Amino acid sequence: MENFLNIGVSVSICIFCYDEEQKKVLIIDKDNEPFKGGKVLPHQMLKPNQSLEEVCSEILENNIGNKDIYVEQLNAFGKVYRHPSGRIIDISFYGLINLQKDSIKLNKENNARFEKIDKSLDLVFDHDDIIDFANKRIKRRMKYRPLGKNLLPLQFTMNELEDLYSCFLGKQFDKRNFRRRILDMDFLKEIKKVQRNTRGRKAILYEFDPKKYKNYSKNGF
Amino acid sequence: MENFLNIGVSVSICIFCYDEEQKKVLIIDKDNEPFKGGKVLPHQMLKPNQSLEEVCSEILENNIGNKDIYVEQLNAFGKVYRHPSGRIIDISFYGLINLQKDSIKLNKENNARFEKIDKSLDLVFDHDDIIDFANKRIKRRMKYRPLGKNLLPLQFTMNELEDLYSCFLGKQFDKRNFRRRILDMDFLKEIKKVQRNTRGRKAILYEFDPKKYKNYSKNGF
DNA sequence: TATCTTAGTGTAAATAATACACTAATACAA
DNA sequence: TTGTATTAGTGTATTATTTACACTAAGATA
Repeated sequence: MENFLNIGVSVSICIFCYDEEQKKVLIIDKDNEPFKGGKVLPHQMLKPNQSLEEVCSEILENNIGNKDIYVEQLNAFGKVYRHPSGRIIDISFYGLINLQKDSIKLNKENNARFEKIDKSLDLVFDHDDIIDFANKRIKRRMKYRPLGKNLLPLQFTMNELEDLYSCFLGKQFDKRNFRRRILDMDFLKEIKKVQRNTRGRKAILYEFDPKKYKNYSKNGF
Repeated sequence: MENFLNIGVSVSICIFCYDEEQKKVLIIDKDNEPFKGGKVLPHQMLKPNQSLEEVCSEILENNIGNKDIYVEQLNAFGKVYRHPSGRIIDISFYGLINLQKDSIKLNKENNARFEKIDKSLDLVFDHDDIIDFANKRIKRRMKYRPLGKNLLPLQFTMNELEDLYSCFLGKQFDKRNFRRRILDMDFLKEIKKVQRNTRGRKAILYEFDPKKYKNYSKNGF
């Protein structure tokens, strides 16, 4: 009789933010063997009485000091030798945050930090694969669901939204066409205020319309 | 110190086929507790030295007598009490088969059979959720990748392909527009032969162009 | 050879996507 | 105060894609 229980389950999260006009992901330094000192995604072993949601909350709390971040499951990574110390299946998630809105306290113990992902990050385990997977998923998702609520401040300009889309999809948009398309999708509301502390003409500020955003986010366009 | 190993991992597969102009999924009867006699998806515990692909092959071999079926991962289902006998995380997959081409030998021991899924199947565990998830995934996937190679015989008519799409997407197509769109996508090749043993005008037979199909299947349209 | 059955075809209209360049508002410096 | 630099905002024509729609063609059989 095999011992089916000789397998561990870990959960890892790609936490993305949009900062300095760049897509960044939360990386920590590993403080124990194996791969001590290596760069990894925040992750943690699942406890037998813990739901996947609960371990995600714990990971978020431990690394960014805020557990109330919406995450979505990506994929189970299960190569037999992906973890050198034994058989560990990793179930990966991704989440999107805004550094201001979400009151983030980065864990200093493990040097939690956001790194931009335009280069090869060289994480240990198969965590580079997980980030690839997450990036592809987000790109595809952006095409039929709205994006930005979790990444941008409450109020933002159309140009900021366009920059975010450019950055996440890795391509340029035509200003006029972008605006038209976004406004046609009808998940923004124009508020009367206007941007401050900038040079040049002041931009109109927008917010996401919570109901419409939520609906499109769930059911797609 | 928690015992992180007190968790089991199972793998389950939604094996779909297209038979009698209907979408069907492989169901088996459970022959042991818990839920003895209940209807379930084929599934199996993952062994510590076994990859996810290997356990999928085993499940396929054990239930349809053919392990060489392409499967794709769906999702990890991990509610704490989803399995009454302990903590089991289920990693689900789906696969598509053709009853003729793939030389299927259904396991009689567990009453393996294909059931159509237009009604509520009432599976035990959370296997109804898994089928829902699989259906949604396939519907979405069909919009940007070709479908049919695994489900149809080698040679088929345009009407058969249209019926398959209608069935899997749950909507009717306009004949002319469907043909044009499919042919524009350019993954079919017209062969000189013509359908036999039918009333009315004989239909042109098509095959999938293996290279093009594979390419679109991987990279989308 | 008439009739039944299923396969196959083209075009016009509507909608969506793209390409493209100037004017408007404000801050700041001269 | 006026000029200049900076960023925001706008409209239209063209092209491509999607949709709607109804008859003819081929073969089988009575």
